[in-house]
Amino acid sequence: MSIKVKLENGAEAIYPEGTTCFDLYKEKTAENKELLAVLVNGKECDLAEPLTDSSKVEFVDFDTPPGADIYRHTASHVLAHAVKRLYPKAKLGIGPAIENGFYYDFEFDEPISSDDLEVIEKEMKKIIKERQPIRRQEMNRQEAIKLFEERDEPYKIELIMDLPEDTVISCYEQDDFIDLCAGPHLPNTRMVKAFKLTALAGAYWRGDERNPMLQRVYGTAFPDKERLEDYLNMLEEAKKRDHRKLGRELDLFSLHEEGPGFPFFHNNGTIIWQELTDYWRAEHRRAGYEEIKTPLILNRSLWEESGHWDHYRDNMYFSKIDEDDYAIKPMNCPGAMLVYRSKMHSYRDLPRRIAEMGIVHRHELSGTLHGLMRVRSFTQDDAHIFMLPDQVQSEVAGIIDLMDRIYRVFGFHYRVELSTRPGKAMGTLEMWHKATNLLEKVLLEKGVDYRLNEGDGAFYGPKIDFHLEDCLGRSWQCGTIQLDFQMPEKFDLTYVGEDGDKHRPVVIHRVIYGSMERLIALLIEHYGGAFPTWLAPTQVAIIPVTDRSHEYARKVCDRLKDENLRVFVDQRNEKVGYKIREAQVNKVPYMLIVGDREVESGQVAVRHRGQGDLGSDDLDNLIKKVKIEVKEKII
RNA sequence: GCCGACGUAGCUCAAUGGUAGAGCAGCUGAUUUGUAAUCAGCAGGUUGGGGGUUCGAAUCCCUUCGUCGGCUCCA
Repeated sequence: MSIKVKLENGAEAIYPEGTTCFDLYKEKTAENKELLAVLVNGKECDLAEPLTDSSKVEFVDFDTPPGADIYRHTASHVLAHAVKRLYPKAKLGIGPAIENGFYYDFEFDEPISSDDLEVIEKEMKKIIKERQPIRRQEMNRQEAIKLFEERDEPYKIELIMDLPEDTVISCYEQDDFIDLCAGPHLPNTRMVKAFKLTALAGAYWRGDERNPMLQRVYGTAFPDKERLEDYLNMLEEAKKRDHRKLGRELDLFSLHEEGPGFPFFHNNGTIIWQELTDYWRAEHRRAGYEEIKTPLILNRSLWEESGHWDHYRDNMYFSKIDEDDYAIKPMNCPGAMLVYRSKMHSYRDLPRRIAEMGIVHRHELSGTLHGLMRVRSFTQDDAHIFMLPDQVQSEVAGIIDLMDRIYRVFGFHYRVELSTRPGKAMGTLEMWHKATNLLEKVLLEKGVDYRLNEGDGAFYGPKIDFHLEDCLGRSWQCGTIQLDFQMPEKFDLTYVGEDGDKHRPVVIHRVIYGSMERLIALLIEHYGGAFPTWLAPTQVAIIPVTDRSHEYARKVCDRLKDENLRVFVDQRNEKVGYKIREAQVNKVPYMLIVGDREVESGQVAVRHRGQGDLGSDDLDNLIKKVKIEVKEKII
C-alpha cells in the first residue's frame, strides 16, 4: 500500500504507507537546513506522526507563522529541563511561546533571584549541546495522572484534571525530563541555536490572584546569534523612545514621590495638552457634541445611586464634608446623568451628545503605576450620549468613524476588541446579550477587524476597546465605546416619546483619546519625541550667528509670534553649531539661522530637524509653509 | 496588592567597610562665532527616609517610601 502526499509546491508524491512526517522532514532538511517542522493539512503536527492518504504537507522554518512558536516552545522546555536539573524540587507550571519569546512558570522551595538566571542559562547550553532527542508519548488520563503523581507535579495534575475525560494526553520527553504538552516540538534540543533569559517576574498560577504566586522566567530564542543580538539591540533602541525618558529630556512632565501616580505637566507638556484639546473640541463641535464640566467631589448618595459604591469602592478616594461622606469621582458618568436629569427631554432632543474633559481619580494598585500610561489621576475626554433605542447603531457607527478620523491624524495603528460580560456585573443576562449583539453587529457592518475579549466588559455594559502600542509593543487601551442599559435605570432617566408617555433612553459612554495622560505618553513614544509641528512645544528656534544679528533675530521672532507660532531667539553667547545641536536635541522642527548675510538680504537660512539645511528663504514663504503644516497637521 | 530588581549632584554613571568622584547641565569670565558640543574657573551630595551592627557604613542587617520589569487590574 502507498499513500498520496501533496507537497507545498503542489506536486503530488507517492510514499509507502507508514511514512512519517519525520521521514519527509529528513528528506527535505537535507536540502534546506532551515526547516523546523511540518504542517499536515494546515495543522501543526508532530514529526513522529504517520501520514495518512492524501495529506497535504507544508514545511515551516522560523519565519513561517507557527515556526517561531514551535522553536521557542522547545526553548521553554529546555529552560524547564535545566531548572529541574538544578532545582529538582521545583514544581512546573506552564511554559508557552509568546510574541518575541517564551516563558516558564515554576514554584521553587526558596525563591530564586535574577542572578540565578545566568546559572540556568549555562545548564540550558549544556542540554542543547547534548543534542537530546525530543520524543512524544501519548497516554490516557489515568496514566498521565499517575506519571505526574510519581514526579510530584501538582500543577500538571491540575491541568490534566481540567482536560476532557477521554482526551488522549500527550507528553514530551527529553533525557529524564517529561512535560505535559500538546506539541509539536523540534526533533532535538541541539536545534535551539541562540537564546537568552531576559527577566524574572512573579505570576499568579493561572493568572488568578487567589492562587499562589509562581516565579516566571522570561526568555527569547532565535535561529542564530546575529538575529538574537539584533533583537536585543532593537529593544535597547526602543527604550530611547520611552516617554518617561523623553518626558524628562524634553521637559514635558515630571513625577514626584510626593504624588505617586499624580503627574506634573510642565509648560512644554501643557502646550501639547492644549493643542490636543483644541483639536478635540473642534472635531466634537463638528460632530454635534455639547460640552459640560461637573464637580470632582460629590456626595456618597450619588455613588450609591450609580452603583459605584457597591462595584467600584475599592478604587475610590473619599472625603468628609460637614460630617457627610463624599467621594472624589472615579468616573464622569454620574455627573452627566445629573445634567441630563436636570430637565425634561422630548424624543426630538435625542440623541444628546454631552462631552466632558473630566478629571477622575482612581486608587490603582501601587505595582501597576507606569509613567503617564497608568496613573491615579487622569483626564478623560469623556462623552455620554443619551439616545432612543433605535439610534444606538448609528451612534456607535458615528463614534467609530470619529475615532478613526482622529487616530489617523496621529498616524496611529490601532487594534479593536469587543469585551463581554465580566464576573462582577449589573443587569440581566438578557440585557447583556442584547447589548453585546448590537455592538458586534455594528463592527461587522463597518467591516472592522476585531478580537473578542471575553469577560472584560465594564460592570454596567459591554464595550468596544481601541488599543495602541507603546515603544516596546505593549498594548494600552485608549478609546472605548461602552453601551449602558444600567445607568438610565439607576438614575430613572426618561424622555417623552411621540406617544406622550415617558420612556427610557439608552446611554453610551465613550472616550476617544482615552486619557490625556496616556495619549500624550503614547504620542511621545510614537513620534520618538519629534512631534509634528502642530504639536511641537517650540516650533521655530531662531539662531543669530553673532550679536550683530540679535536685533534682526528679534524682529523675525516678533513676526512669527504675530503669526501665532511658538518661537524663541537663542541669544546665548555660543557658536552656531552649539545652538543648532541643542535645538536638534530638543527636536525643534525649524531652525532659522540669521547672520550678516540674512540681515543684508532680509531673508532667513532655514534648517529642518529632519531634512537639514534647506538654504535661504523669504520669511513670508517660510511662514506660509509652516502655517500650512500646522493647519493640516502634517506628520 | 503580590514576586523580583533598583535608589549616590538636575541628568548619566564611578567609588565592595576606611577622607564621596567624573562627564553633561548650572553659574562666572574670556571668546563674536555660518549648520550637531570654544576655552578657563566656580559651585553643587546628611548617598530616598528612619533604625540597627561596627572604632568606622553609600557599602552589612531591619524597616519604610519611591521607581523599574512582570502578575492581577485598567483609560
